[in-house]
Amino acid sequence: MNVKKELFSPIKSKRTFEQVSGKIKTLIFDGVLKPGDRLPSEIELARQFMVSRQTIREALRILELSGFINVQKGGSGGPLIKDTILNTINNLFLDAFRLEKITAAELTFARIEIEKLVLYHVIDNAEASDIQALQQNIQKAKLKIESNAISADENIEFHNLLAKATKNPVFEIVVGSIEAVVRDLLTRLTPDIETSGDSTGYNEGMLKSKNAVSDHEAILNAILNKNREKACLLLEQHLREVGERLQSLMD
Amino acid sequence: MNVKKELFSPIKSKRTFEQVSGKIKTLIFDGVLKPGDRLPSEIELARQFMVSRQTIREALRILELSGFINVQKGGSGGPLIKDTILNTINNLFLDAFRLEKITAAELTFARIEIEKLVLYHVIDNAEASDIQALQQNIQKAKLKIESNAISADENIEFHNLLAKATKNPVFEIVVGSIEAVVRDLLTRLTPDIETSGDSTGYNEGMLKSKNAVSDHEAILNAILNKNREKACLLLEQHLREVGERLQSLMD
DNA sequence: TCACATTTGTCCGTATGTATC
DNA sequence: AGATACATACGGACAAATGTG
Repeated sequence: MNVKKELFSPIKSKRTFEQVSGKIKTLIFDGVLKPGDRLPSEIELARQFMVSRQTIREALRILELSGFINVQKGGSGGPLIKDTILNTINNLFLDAFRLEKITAAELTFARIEIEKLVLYHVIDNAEASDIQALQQNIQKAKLKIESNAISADENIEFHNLLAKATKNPVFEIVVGSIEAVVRDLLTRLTPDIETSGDSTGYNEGMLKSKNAVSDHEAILNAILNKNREKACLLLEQHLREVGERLQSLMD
Repeated sequence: MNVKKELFSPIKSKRTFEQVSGKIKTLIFDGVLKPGDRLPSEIELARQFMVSRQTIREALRILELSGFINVQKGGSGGPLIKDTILNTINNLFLDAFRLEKITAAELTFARIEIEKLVLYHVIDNAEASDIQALQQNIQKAKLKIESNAISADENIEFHNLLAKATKNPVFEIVVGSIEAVVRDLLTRLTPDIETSGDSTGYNEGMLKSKNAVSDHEAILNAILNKNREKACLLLEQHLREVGERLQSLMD
């Protein structure tokens, strides 16, 4: 154990690329760099930071994975500040769920409990715009189903919109992460049946998708009637069915 | 809108470093690479994957930030497979909380609701080992306080242990993320008073720390008595106080 | 439509600091 | 203390992609 390291602060604390990514991150936090802004090219960044291009690239990888920037190739391309980093969190959640070997049952159980909690606060805090967004979501899903398509994205989005209607961003993040896992499991496990444009009748996914939409509609109605108990019951029933589907798919 | 891109899968899917990091990630998911295993050096990886070192380095940056590996310098160093990626998630959560400008009140509110939920399932599902871990946590915190130190880490850990006692890893992840934000806020906002070894009496942090420990003890007792209502009430009161402290520190 | 400039993606070679044996 | 192994960082170069005129 080195005394110098213990008592005195590290002279060269972080690796260069970490300093670079940290600096840029700070600029974003402080609002100096805003979503939509474009960073200078790698070469220009290297010149300004007085480091090599390799170092800049490693810093950009960090920012990219953290969800702060997108990188576009070609003329007038370059690193672009993104508007949200939530999607990135969801991706990491996915990794964690796979690594921690979480079962469908555990996921469903927690999902039910947390979304019931969310539902409570939706009834209290939802604004007109939230209700409208939920209604639009259901309409969009219905349209998809009428045109013989699966409304998987819309069905997931419904739950995210619910969380948003709590008016508490923490719930948004938590639910968003869980929904991302559900979406991932569904898309990975559902066999894609090549029936686009083909009307050879319903398949399993279509039927489930349709049921989900009507479930959502019933839940929304219960919310509008401020009927907590009914809304909770419907939600639990709905999520339980989805959970059973997940379970069966994972066999 | 390019038809080729819409209908058919991408021919050249990903950048090389993404393919490399993806490949290694898969090996970890599949259990071929286990925690504690050491990856070959950058040069060796470059040779085996038949790519350049820069490409390998960018892949390693991704794996490092995703929490899959640690990188050690020096002889017989190299990339080391880590045992958990949860800490990384927490770091990204931190970014999100800062970026989304979440208030102390919103954080506290959600924390109370979610931890109350957790508490419910702790009473149902906690095993003897969980109870023991909670008791040890409290003892450790008491010892720290007796020796005039702040038990900040232990106090945060108490809540993580509660989540663990639900026996549902989803709750663990969710609570762990929230606690990481709380810890970050507390450590960043609390002025470090240089009184190590100095017994010039209590300061604000010490007092709060001590109160927290006795709160935790009371909560644990209520859990042992299977007294749901009391446990919930105590927890809510405790978290509300912490929340007020956060609020006052953020001014 | 087509050539051009810009920018990322990738490779190679080299030098340096640092931790381990 | 010296040798070794490794990550870190630099510079130059070319290919590929993409927007622009």
